[in-house]
Amino acid sequence: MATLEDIAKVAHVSKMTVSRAINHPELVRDELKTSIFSAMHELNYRPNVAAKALVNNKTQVIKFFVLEDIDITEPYYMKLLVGIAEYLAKYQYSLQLMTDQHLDIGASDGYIITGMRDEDYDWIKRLELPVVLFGENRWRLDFVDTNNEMGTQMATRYALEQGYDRVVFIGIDVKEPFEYSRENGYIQVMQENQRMPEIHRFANHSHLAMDFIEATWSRITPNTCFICASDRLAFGIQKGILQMSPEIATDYGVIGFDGVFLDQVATPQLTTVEQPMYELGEACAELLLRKIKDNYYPLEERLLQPKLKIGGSTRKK
Amino acid sequence: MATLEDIAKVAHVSKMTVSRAINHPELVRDELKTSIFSAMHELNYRPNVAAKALVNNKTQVIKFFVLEDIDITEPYYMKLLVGIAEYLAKYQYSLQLMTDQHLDIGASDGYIITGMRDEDYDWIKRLELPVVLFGENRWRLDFVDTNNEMGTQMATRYALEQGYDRVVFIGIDVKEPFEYSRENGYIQVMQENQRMPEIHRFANHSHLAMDFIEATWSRITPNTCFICASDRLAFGIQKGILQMSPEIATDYGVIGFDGVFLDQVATPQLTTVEQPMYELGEACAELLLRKIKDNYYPLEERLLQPKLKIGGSTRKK
DNA sequence: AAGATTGCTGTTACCGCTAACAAGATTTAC
DNA sequence: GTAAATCTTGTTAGCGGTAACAGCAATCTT
Repeated sequence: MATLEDIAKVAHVSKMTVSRAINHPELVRDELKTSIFSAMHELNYRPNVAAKALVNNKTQVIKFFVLEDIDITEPYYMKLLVGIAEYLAKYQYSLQLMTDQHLDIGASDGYIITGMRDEDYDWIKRLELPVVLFGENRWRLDFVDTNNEMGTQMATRYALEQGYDRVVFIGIDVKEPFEYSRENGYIQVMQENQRMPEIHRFANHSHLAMDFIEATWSRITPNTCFICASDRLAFGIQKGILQMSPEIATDYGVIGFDGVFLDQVATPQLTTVEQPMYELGEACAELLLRKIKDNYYPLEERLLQPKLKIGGSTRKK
Repeated sequence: MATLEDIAKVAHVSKMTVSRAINHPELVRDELKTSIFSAMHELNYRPNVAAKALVNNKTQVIKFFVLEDIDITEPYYMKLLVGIAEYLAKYQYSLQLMTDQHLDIGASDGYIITGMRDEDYDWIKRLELPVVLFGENRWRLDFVDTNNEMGTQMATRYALEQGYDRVVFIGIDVKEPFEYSRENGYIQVMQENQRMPEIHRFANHSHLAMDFIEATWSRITPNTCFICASDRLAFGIQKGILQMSPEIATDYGVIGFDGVFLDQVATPQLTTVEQPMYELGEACAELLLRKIKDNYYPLEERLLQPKLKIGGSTRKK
């Protein structure tokens, strides 16, 4: 593998100049830079990450904590992870994935954390390295998330546009900021349109949503659309409705939230608010690397736009 | 952060002796080792991975290639990845996740590859670092996989034990070793029991399996059990049957393969051959690290035992 | 008892890179 | 025209480890 020294010889400069051409190009004459870069290309130079890490007292490693139960959230995080990992790789960072914070062996340059619960705040606030959370939070910690409010706004507006008389929100029964945001988005659009909001909440399990439909079927009038806070709930709602009436696509509507795997498994496929998981991953990584580099941390909250993905669980037109 | 030098001072030896106490303890007097280890404990010593990597001409990075379409396989690989990552972290290795082999920037000490297709053999054989595949293959490359044959044997035996008259195999229409193994397991048990094997194959999409049931329903006698080569197909078979007859649990049976997410989404939950994904991940990592350390590579093929997970898609007793 | 062997520890040099400083050349200031 | 400022490049040292070798005492050979 070519080293700085090798490049230096070919370009007839010292290795320090080569190093500078890479890290502080403004300090090197253009003429030299040209020959240095062509030498680098010729020798297929790849910086030695370990050497760089050693001299900078860094590790070039980022830890990604998944604090939620991985069995339940499996499909959700894979794309996020890919987004994170590919962005990091571009900047010669690699990843350690942790599902249990006590296993915290070895050093890193920063943390990306998802699935944080209230009791995690204690140890997270004590971390001495830059941290980025995936998911809104009430602790004034930097985070990246989907614009949850906008997501349910889009969903609710779409339901109204399709002419559903009654638009009901099926929420997740947790006291988390993301849930409040989703409910808010729904409520806002309902109020803008002088409609009465109607919200029901369940733990995030499809069978609870399904049971709800079956238990209250007599009171569920046709031409109702359910805006759900997750695809999991939407999946249950849809199953319940199909059990009671096969005419879902025309008489009823179901809109989910997430757009990760489950929406495609459903038949018909769910109309859903799709989170840009890959881009969210990239954004987490980008924000974290910036915090590491700048060593100065104004609070940053980044919200990415979701996309309404039309499936067969709502009527067309 | 404490360094070897710090330990050395406290233990009144040279840093070389400390290094030896860690890496070649047989060359150091017990007496010194005791004081060195207690100094290490006292100062909470953690080796500097970058320094070690630099001097050993290693990177302490492993690349994990997912060559299949991540959208489709999302839930499947998450647990595998966790298994890999946590094992690697224990030995101070970190991970780079690649979903596109052309993005191959930066060095590593070895590769774990999954979803390899025939056309990938070309570049994989040219890799100069140790490689472990996840998944059986015909190329004499080291691999780790579930014991696929045993999996369908278990499933087929269970179906016969439950008294199903007719046991049909629904395969994936690909010419891959894992599929042959799964079909073989089924065929073997059928022959042991003097039954005629019956195999149908489809691309791995649930709706194809569902369509098959609907199209051939008149020829599908009650008391039939379907052994499927994936949960995806099993999911489709189940949906098809439910559409035709609500009595699946007593008249029909469906057994899937994978046990990753989809089996739990189905209603009733699928009986399935569960792959030990976490352990498979650990095994991939363990095998690869061993190959890196030993620098000598006898072909190794490691098969882990699957587990039959009983759900509601087969009858009890 | 002298030389050879063994067992254990220390010294040196180096892995590839970069910050800090040194130093020469050129431009600017007055 | 000379001193100071600026621009550009090179030299040195060191990040935290480890291999290779040197050195010395204790033990073994014959």
